[in-house]
Amino acid sequence: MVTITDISKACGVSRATVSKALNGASDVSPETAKRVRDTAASLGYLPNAAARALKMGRSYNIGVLFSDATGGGISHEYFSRILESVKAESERLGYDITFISKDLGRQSMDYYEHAKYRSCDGVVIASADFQDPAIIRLAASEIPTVTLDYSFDSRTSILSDNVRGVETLVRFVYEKGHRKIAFIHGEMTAVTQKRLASFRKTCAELGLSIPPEYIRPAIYHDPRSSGLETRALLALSERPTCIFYPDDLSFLGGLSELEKHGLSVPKDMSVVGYDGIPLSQVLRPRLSTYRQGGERMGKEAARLLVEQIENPDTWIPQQITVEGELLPGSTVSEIG
Amino acid sequence: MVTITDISKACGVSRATVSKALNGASDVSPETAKRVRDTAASLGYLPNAAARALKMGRSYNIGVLFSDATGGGISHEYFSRILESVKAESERLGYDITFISKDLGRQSMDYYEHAKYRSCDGVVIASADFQDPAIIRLAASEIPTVTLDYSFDSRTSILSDNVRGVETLVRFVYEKGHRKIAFIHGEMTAVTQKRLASFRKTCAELGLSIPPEYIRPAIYHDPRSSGLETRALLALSERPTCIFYPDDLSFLGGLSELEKHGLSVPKDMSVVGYDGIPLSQVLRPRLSTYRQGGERMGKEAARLLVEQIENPDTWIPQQITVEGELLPGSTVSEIG
DNA sequence: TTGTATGCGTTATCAT
DNA sequence: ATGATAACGCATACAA
Repeated sequence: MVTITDISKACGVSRATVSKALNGASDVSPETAKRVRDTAASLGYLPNAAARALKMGRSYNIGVLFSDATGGGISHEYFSRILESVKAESERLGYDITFISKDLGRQSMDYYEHAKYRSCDGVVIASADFQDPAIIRLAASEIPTVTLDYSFDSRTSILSDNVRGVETLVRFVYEKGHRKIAFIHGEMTAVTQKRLASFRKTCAELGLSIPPEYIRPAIYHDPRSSGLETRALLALSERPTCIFYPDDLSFLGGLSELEKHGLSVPKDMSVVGYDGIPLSQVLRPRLSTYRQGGERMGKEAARLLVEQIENPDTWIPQQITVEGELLPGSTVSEIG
Repeated sequence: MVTITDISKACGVSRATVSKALNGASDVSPETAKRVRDTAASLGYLPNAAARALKMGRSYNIGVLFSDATGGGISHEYFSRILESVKAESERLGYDITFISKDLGRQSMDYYEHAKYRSCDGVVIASADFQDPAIIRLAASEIPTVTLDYSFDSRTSILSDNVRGVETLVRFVYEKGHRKIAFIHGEMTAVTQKRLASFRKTCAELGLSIPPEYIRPAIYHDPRSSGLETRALLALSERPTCIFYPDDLSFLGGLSELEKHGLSVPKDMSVVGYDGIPLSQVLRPRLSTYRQGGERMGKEAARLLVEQIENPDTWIPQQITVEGELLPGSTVSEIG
């Protein structure tokens, strides 16, 4: 490994001068600076991140927390999209990314400890169970954080506009003539509560009274459970004309159940999804859904986190809401 | 930040002793060891990974390289599954994961330099363009590596059994009576070459002669391109009875094209996919496909990499092939 | 403009 | 069994 000491010897200057030259300090002559840089390059010098972190108390390393509370964090389209864009933006800003988890090896650390152990300059928290004391501890710590889809008091967060998303979808199907709308939702997370509240509120605003049995709990990304709820809806004496699914993937579970009953989409039953994953637009008919702005969310998360890291004292926590967009698709029919 | 110095003061022993006690050295009395450990715990001590890495020349950090050659590395099911299991296994073994990329900030590093800069103890290379000189440099370096789905000479690799996978599928459809089999493949990577060769070989073994126009190039994970090739196949005077798609997602592009022609699957056309992503088994009809052993591949990759890291001199490079499994589904019909 | 000295937190060597 | 000391690679305050 070639170090600044090697360069200093090769150049006949002190290590301090080499360090300065390499970091573009002003108090070093242009000639020596160039000479140092050239020999550094020719020697194949690489700074040592560990040494730098130790000395400066800054690691240029961002922790990413994708807990698998809801099962298989990364592998869900929405989260992998976010991860991808957090990664891209962080790298653009000169930061590396490290996964933060509990239990590293036989050590049992919580998230905060793990982040400290790796001297993460900040952490992006996504896909987490925000009731988990370990998450709360991290978010309440001195480590800069940005949370996705949940906002802790006085902390920075990036929120997908769930309220607007559901409202948009409800109004969309309403305008197509639907009045009997069923809502299958995922586990009761903060996100789910917002979506459900928005559903109820928008329906109320539109003068729709939704019978309680139209609102049904299922599990995100689990086609089976949404299939079962679909079956239950079809068994009602008064069937809905349109079904909201917790997400695009769950819709597929509903679809196969509908087909079993000989119902075709959207002729006999209208449906909408949520997320707008690429798959949804490849299906025929194209799924009517709401595309969350995952890329923008990830990018903003990284941007704000770095800003917070680099300006700790002037930083003002903010909540940014990223709007998505309606993908009209063709799984909602015009009726009555 | 609480350091071993703090502990040494609180305990009235030297820093050296604290270090030994914490690392379970044998030359420290059980009593002191316990006392040190207890005060460490009560003070909330955490080791500093950077200092440790600097001193020991080991970072307990594994680099993961998901270059986006084919576009959006992580976000493809197959790769996110692998990533997830690499992550899980690495953490189990006490290693953290850091993404390796080119161009960190305004610095322009290649992969090797990036890995060095972060003192990665080893690197898992996946989803990469293995012709890229930067990849080749990394794989040829002194840094322990494990590649996925490609094997460099004298290096360790984990291979999905593409040959067997395609052969299994061909024999599967053959036994259902199909003789006119078309093969739409992805970009000409090493993986694709293996699959294509296996297709040709198996067909030959079965005495099938496949006309050249049955073999068509498309793009992985791009339903559109597979849709176009499907259209081309349907335009042939002698249509195939079964179409192989590059992957499960691409099949959807074919499906919509088939539906446009009023053909239904599998009644009028049989199809098979590749990958066995969860989606494929949720669709109706269930897609006939071959499920690659992504989880096992990721787990093995992490395991072998760590083994190699921890036994550098006794290490013998190995190529492990992970078999997948046929998911019969119901998109291949019995014919004549 | 350049160099000297010091310390970041840890582990390893060698005395005691 | 314990401790003093040095060293890992780097950046900085300060002296020259």
